[in-house]
Amino acid sequence: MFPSAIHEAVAAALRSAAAAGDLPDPGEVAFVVERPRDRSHGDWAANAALVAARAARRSPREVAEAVVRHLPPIAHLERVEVAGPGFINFTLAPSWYAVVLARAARGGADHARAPAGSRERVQVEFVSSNPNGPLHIGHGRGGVVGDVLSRLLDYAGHRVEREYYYNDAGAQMGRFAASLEARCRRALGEEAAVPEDGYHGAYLEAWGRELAEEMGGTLRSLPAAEWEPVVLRWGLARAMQDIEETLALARIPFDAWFSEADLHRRGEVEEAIGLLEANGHVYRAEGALWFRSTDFGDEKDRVLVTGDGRYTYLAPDVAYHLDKFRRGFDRLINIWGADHHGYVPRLKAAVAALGFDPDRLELIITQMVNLFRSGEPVRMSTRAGEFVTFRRVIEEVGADAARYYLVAVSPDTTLNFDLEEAKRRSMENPVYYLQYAYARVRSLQGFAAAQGVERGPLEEADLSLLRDPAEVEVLKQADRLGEEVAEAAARRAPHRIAAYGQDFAAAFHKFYTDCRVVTEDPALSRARLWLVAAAESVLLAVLGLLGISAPEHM
RNA sequence: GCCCCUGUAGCUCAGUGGACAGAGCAGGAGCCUUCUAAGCUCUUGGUCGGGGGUUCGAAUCCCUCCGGGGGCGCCA
Repeated sequence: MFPSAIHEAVAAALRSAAAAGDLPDPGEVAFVVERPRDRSHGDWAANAALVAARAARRSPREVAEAVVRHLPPIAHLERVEVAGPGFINFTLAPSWYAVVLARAARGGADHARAPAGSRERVQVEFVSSNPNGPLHIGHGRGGVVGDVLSRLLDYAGHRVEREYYYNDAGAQMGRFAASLEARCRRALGEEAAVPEDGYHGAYLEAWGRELAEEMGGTLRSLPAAEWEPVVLRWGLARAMQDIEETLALARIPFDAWFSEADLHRRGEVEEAIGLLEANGHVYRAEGALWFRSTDFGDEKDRVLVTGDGRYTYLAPDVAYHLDKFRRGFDRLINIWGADHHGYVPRLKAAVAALGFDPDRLELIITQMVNLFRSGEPVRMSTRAGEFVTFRRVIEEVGADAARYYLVAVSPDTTLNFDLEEAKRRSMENPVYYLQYAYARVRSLQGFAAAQGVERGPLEEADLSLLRDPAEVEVLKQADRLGEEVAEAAARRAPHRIAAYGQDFAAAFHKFYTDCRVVTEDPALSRARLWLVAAAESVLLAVLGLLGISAPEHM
């Protein structure tokens, strides 16, 4: 509400200053109203005068002063001043913070939520690991980023659907089955070598033993050639079970699970290629069928169907994205690991070739995760299949800390994740700092109740007693929640909400230290309990958006 | 060689066009007979990788060079 009210008033002031001849008409001025970095510059600042100065042929400060002279009244505004090179700074009155408190305290965790479905219909596709092994920490990062982003988009008023796409068809699955079969045969006492191009992870040995135990009898009665479908089906189910359990442990839910094999069964891959062909974007060369992706900015054309008649991975992906667009989403967001970034131009090209606006497909690339233990790198080799699984990380450090560390930094930044640091129950751990703020809220409320102190109806509370700087700061920070969510969602930057959580928690801890809530003064105690209720709402909202638990006690 | 990410305080990272560049940790000095000290206060510390440019204004945009990571298959 506030920045837009100020923006409107400043724009009006520019017009009336021009109309009154107080200032040459600068025409339309594209200026912004934002929170100044420096607190002493007030709560909001408009750069209108700096932007308009050239067109108005006056110095920025002269323009700013003219604007202030013609500024219409704005509710809850205490002070307006011209400062620095020509900023117009606005300071809010305490009455505004009473509004903020009431809204937060009454509205609970959803008090800053945008109206449901007021924005776009968005699909977020993430994790989408192939069902041939456990999730690793990189998948975990994509999972948490996708999950928190989904929660943010939802809170910001979008209709969000979360989808997991799994490649349960194709050559990779064949290699997986062959590797698993070899492990199983060995477990059954046979001689069998894991294929050179197969999977060599330690987990496969365990799965091979499991398979031998569960299905050994059945398998032994089958001719060697008939093992594969049985092994494949079992392996797929085993992998998916592991993936689903891990995601559940990490509190990452999905609305839809989409199978590549289903695409093939429904003939959608053929259909998609037919559509590209009909649009004239396909040609045959060197025995293969090519997509002329260079027409859409890709650096080289890409094969859709190989010389021996098999689909490349691109073909089903084209079909999959056609399917997505046909489901009517306004926007598709895919979250991929850094190792897939080179694939972006060809998929965008395919979307364009199918006749859709490629800007409706957004790719978020999460950079790598490096694992450390007390500063020492944890050696991992994906090739040898020796990696710390996401599940083990969650089991070791807990879902709360794992989630926080994985989402707290920008997706663009390589993430250094230290297991020992994440586990530490100390000041080095921002997870506990945030959760501790909530535990203090609950503790305060419990103590007040035990003392027989009640906050009473909000209408009867004297909020003007909340004059301590620490009290005002809590409400100022509370006021930011809606903006921060909107910004984090719009910029696809989930780490911002973690940073906001730290800011809010800091304001609350300071309040806790400076202001005693349960006091000899009943009116002051009631007002402060209402402030605590507002803080409770904000903390529940932030913890909920991060998918981190809200502990009653620490 | 080409493409993507990145280079900000000793460390881990925010900040991507605004006013003297921020936080946490680490280092130094304080605050618990009082609602949880997993907290609070003060303090030390930075040529925002280097150099050009655009702009009233650049950590932020453009060019270039240097360092780190990742990707460049008819593999996914």
